[in-house]
Amino acid sequence: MTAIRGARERARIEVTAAIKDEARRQLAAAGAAKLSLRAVARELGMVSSALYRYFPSRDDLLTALIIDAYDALGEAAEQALAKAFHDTPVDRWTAVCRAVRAWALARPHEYGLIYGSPVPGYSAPEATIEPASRVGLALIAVVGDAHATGVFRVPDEPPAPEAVLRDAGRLRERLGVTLPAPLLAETVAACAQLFGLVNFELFGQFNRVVEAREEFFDRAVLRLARGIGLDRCAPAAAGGGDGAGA
Amino acid sequence: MTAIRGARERARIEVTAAIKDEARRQLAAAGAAKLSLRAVARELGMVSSALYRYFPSRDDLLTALIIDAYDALGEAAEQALAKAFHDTPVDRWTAVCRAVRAWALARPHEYGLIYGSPVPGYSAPEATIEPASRVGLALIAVVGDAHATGVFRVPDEPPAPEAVLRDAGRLRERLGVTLPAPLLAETVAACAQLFGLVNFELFGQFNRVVEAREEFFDRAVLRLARGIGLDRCAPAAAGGGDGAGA
DNA sequence: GTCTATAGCCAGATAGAC
DNA sequence: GTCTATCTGGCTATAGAC
Repeated sequence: MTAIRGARERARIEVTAAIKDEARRQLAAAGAAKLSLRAVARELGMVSSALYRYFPSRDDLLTALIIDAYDALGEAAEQALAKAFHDTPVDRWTAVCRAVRAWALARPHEYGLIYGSPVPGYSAPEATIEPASRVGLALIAVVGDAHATGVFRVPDEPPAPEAVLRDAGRLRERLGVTLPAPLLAETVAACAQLFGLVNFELFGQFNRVVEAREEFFDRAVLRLARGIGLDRCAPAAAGGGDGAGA
Repeated sequence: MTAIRGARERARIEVTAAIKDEARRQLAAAGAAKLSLRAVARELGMVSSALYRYFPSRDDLLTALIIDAYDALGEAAEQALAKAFHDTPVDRWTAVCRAVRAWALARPHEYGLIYGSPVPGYSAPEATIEPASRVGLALIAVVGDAHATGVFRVPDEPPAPEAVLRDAGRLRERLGVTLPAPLLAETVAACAQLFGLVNFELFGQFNRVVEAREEFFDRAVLRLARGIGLDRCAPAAAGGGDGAGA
């Protein structure tokens, strides 16, 4: 009984994966708005109605693809972070940013699905929120680890507006991080800016303008890190910072 | 004869405008990928084939909408710049950025059309390049004017990679600006980052994270300006800088 | 320039046999 | 779970009358 159920579930998982794979292929060809259950079924040698056993509607298939994309990108970011564990904060920051860009270049259509214009008529369910935050959390971890080694940021020029600090404070509690609110707010902004760089490259705004894409990106990302203050900091892994004192 | 031709041309212009208006309305409802000549015609009380006298194909209509969007956004940016003519460089920078954000918030679907994921199966013709650069040129003008008042940027920390400088040099010549290449490269990066901020807000990435959108944006944009060095500079309009000397 | 008509496609979703 | 069949709608684009 359990063996049969196991076999059935395995088959179900395999077919589900095949459907998503084919759907991803079509995403590249036609775009999210035109993703069609029928076309997917056709290509898989199935009949359209059979797909409804796996995904109750087109939008559910879309949701699955979106979650998968967020998870894949998030995992790429986290792996890059793990690999750079013993590096300096700036290098860890750069590693995560590069991983994001590399993933986006490798899977431009899935990237567009999550960071491009929203699919019209589709509204993302709650389930997408958590996977969507993984990249941001990786970046916050870099800054948080760096901060934990000691205060690395001097004054704060004009302080952030109170409303911004309130938002950052709320986020801080929800995430359970120790990063001070002003620094968290800056990290969030840097995150948006990072994706702006990737978007411009991927969506063609750099055509005829920036050809040395990688060098341009690396430099911009380095400046982002410096803007946050990551350069004024010792390597994060050691624990006690030797570059700054509290 | 010329009167008739004039009347005909007027009518043609009016109908063309009506088609584009309705198409923009549908853009909001269904998205660019599903923009349909038939639906536009239906709503206008025309028959679909009649539209082909105005736009030879669906893609041509799309091109017209894209160019209009770039032009409208560019004009908003340029007007903001003109209005802030006598302000400090940082204030002019902020004015342009705010104009971009305001336009995007007012016309999110047209914004998505030009700065969101590319429409699948559609490739932008050459004619879109020039209108697409207007916002960037406005930002470059701010930095250029500021720079013209005197050197406002101290060293350059690690210098930009040579490949980046080559790109910037080419761009500099093409645009005919006097801005030094390293500064131009930084301005281009800041431009991409600006649109990253707008995208995140518009495409929902700030949901549940940033509520004080305006304050957050203003602050991020101010930091962008400072990153370029615009804060170390006198008002631009006067000509002779009093805040820095070459 | 607008109309009718038509060709040749496509889609999402459901019913009911097996 | 998969199939056939079907409903109901959509689309781009063209031909040819008026």
